[in-house]
Amino acid sequence: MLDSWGRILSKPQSNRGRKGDSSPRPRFLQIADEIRDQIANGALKEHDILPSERSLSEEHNVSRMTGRRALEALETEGLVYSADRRGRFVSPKRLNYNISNMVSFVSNAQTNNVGLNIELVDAAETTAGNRLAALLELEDDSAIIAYTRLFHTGAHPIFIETEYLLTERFPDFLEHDLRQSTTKILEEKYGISAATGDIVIRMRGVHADEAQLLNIAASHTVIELEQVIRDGDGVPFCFGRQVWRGEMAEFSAHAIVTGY
Amino acid sequence: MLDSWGRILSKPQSNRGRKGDSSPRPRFLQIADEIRDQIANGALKEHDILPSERSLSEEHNVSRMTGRRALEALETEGLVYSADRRGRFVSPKRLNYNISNMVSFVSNAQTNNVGLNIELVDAAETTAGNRLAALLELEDDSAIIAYTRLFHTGAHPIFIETEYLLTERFPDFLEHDLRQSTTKILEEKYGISAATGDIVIRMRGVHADEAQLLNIAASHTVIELEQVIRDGDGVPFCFGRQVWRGEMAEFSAHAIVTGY
DNA sequence: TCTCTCACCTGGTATATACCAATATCACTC
DNA sequence: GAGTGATATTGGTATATACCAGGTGAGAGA
Repeated sequence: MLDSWGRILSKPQSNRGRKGDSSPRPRFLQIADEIRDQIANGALKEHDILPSERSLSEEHNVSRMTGRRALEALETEGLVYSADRRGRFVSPKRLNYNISNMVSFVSNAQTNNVGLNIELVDAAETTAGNRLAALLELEDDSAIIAYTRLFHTGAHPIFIETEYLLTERFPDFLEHDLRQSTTKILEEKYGISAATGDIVIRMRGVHADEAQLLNIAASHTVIELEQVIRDGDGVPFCFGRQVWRGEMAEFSAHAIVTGY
Repeated sequence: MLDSWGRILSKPQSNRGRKGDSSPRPRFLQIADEIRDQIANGALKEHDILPSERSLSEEHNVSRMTGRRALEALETEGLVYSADRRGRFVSPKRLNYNISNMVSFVSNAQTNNVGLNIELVDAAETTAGNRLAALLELEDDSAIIAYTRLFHTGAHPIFIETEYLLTERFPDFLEHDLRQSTTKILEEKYGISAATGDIVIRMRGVHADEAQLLNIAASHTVIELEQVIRDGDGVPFCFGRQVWRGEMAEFSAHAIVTGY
């Protein structure tokens, strides 16, 4: 079941555990179910604060650790986020990233009134390692521009993007304001636009530095989207990696069967 | 610090209450790191058994709960899977699902020697609910064929697929052996093949029934892939939902920019 | 009115313990 | 040799406790 914002809420709540035998649903999952319902029926709204671990455990007459497990379950599901030592809150609705048309996500999101802000985290000139050189079809140690940006709505981080460009092809790229669509910069300043892209999406554990930027626990998972972007001649000119808070990501694509 | 153009002048400090980096890495993460290294350098291979919670805690002189947290961290990352009360094991490599060409994943995987097996979990005739009717552009309560299959390699579940077909268009569909590519059945028996598809990918918490089939804990996350498949006239004839063990999923796509 | 302090809240980490249920092993019996 | 049953081991759940460090907000003092 989806709520009116497209969040996924429903979880079947049979009071039975594995394999249909008589083991009851664990206490911590029952409590998590209860809270999930409150989010589903609107009693708890986006960014509303949840009961604390201690108060939750008193309400339900369980130990703090059991209440904690309930909240942690909701957190790994992505329905709830934790703000270090302030409390836990209801997660906002997802964004949607259309990977088919490859129109700049930034300009898309901004026109859709999502209110997506960009913060430049890092920018530097380096050289291409093995993998990057292979992806961009370059010699090893080619000069590369790399920059990392954090996309967020207000105080809520959504994803990190790191992009790699060939220095030779985009001189003085870092002089531009990177808190905007780089697609736009590439088009307007360098006359280059994307024609095709090869995209990979996977789920993986978050790295420590990413966890810090995304404000999530070090043991959580993220969704990684990597893409090689090519110009009209099929020459790759950009490699990008997005690391999303899992619960915030939703990718859509329109596929056309060509091989028949 | 940024200048007015958003360029980096110095490494930004953590604003907005991000998790600080002054505190030492927690013990349970250190232990998890150690095991992660052993998997990375090949000391632990696919489906190898990991140390038990108790032996791990003795080795490292920590309590069982701390050893447990280390193993759970690896589990939520997907690096490790747990077989109820038998132990924890190293997860196998991912599969790759190419969503662009929409060539049947089944025949693909089988020709690639992945050894993917199909188990029919459920098959029935029902009627379309609100959402399904909207997706397939049908009247509510249209007669629908629904079947659910579990895809696995040996004893290792990979994903669940549920597909919905309009009964009227595919009479006697359930008479066929569904432990094969349904794309093939649709083509060979009914002369219908996919021309376009609309695909959505997201991460979400697993439902209890799915958790049982996929053999994962009820508080884990999965990757959901939903697709509406259309024929050459643009008429939708199939809705499918795949629910993947997160660590097993990898989706790739080739995108072509059309709108310029 | 403004600023600073401090008490109290929060989640994060960690230990120790207990019991349960599913599984694996192996000796034993028929 | 095939089944049986005790036993050890495993993960799953749950409680109780403790301390830490960051965040919050009320109240004291300027």
